[in-house]
Amino acid sequence: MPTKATTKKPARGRPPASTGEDRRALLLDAALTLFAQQGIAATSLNAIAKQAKVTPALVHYYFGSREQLVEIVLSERIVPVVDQLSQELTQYPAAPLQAIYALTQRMLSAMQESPWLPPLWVREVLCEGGLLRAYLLEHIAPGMAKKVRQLASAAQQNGQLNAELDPRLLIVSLIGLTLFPLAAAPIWQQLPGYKSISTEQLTQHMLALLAHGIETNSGEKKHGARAGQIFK
Amino acid sequence: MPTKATTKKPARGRPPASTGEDRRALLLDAALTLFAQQGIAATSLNAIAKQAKVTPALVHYYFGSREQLVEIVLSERIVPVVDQLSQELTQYPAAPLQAIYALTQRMLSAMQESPWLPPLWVREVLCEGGLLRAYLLEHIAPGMAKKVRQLASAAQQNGQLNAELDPRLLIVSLIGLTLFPLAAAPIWQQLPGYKSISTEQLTQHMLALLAHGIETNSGEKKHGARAGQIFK
DNA sequence: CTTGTAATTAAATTGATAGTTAATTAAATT
DNA sequence: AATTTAATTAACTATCAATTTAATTACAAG
Repeated sequence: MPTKATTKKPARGRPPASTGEDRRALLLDAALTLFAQQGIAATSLNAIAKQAKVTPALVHYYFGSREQLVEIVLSERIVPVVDQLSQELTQYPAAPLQAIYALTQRMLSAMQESPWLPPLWVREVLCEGGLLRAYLLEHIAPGMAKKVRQLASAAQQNGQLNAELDPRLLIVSLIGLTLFPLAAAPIWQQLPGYKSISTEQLTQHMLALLAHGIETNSGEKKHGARAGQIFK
Repeated sequence: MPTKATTKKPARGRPPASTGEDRRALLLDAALTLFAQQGIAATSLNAIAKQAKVTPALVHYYFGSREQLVEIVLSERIVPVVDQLSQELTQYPAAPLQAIYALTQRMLSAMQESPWLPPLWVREVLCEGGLLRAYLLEHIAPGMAKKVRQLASAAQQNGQLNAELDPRLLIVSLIGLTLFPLAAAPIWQQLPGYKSISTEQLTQHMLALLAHGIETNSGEKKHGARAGQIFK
């Protein structure tokens, strides 16, 4: 009787050749998902195995060690996406203002394609001790910052860009208006009435804010509130 | 001879009465510092003890258990600050636009007074699994979101506020322009030329962006770039 | 049909670390 | 001098993670 239990236990040895996907890729998927969810350091082989519905031994069998697994996820999955994104983001010359809008839009849409990126970025770049901070600071950030700063300075001299802005801080603002809202989406989506907000709406809102700020763009500045030292 | 070694080993029992500060408070300080640095979950009693230059046993002696220590740091240190801040942030009625500027400024200055807040917020609210997300989502966020949303809606009907903005998303933008840049400061300060940026400069930049956006506020919209669907 | 190889699990091993407890010692208080 | 209080060192225990080994099964090549 107990010889042919077709339903229960997942069979001990090599499984019948059917597994559609590449097993290795599946494991990397599982790892990446958990890395984004819990952070790299806090994700054990056991957890990855469980996520992939596999034993820890198998994960080890495939990658040799946890360390190597991490390296492979980084080099095969994360770095390519980040690199490509940063490359796209720095190749919009054109007119400065358009370049800034394009960068913002591209940023938002890229995150939609790789939903794991915002949380991972928060954990591994924004958080102290994150494993990607050094990489970003060495390979990505300086170029982007410089590019945006130059665009901004140029536009300010043209008189096209709000002269009160600090060209250096513009890149920080841009990330605060794109990457950050997406990383925070799981939070604000839980607020009453926020569930229905689409990425298009988000994009429109952020672009509108970026372009003209919150104040109504009336030519004459009458009694309109002036941003500045209001409270001591 | 071995009876009175005045130099070496750190003496077994109670040390000479010299400890200036309240020992308990010192331990809480150490804990809070590490919580902000590494996250609550990743901070062991051992680490806290080491940070406070004390043995793990002592920490346990004071607080009974790790769990209780965490609770006490939360209730005695973190929650009061967060609560007070949120209270201050929701009590600016006045004119809508001014209220928004005031809120922004207050936010930035409050973070300066409690530098541990931005990193802690990132770890424990923004990151999935953070221990403060639930608290925030229950006690702080709904009120603030509602308040800002109402301000925004009112101002839009007055014609004072940029009509293209989504009143719901304004609070998200505000946090992205205040809390986020401060949390990211350790990163961008490492970029060449960024070290010297003061919080005043940061505040001015963000307020300027918030008020009028990046485009020069020329009454007539001539060839100026229009924010919108530029790239497919 | 046999044999070897690849993929997989179960179980054992090892190592670290964490939280906690116990015993001990010195100062402070009475 | 006796007792209480504060602090330390050291040891205990549990957990858990990474790895290793052995056993099991499927498939492929000869």
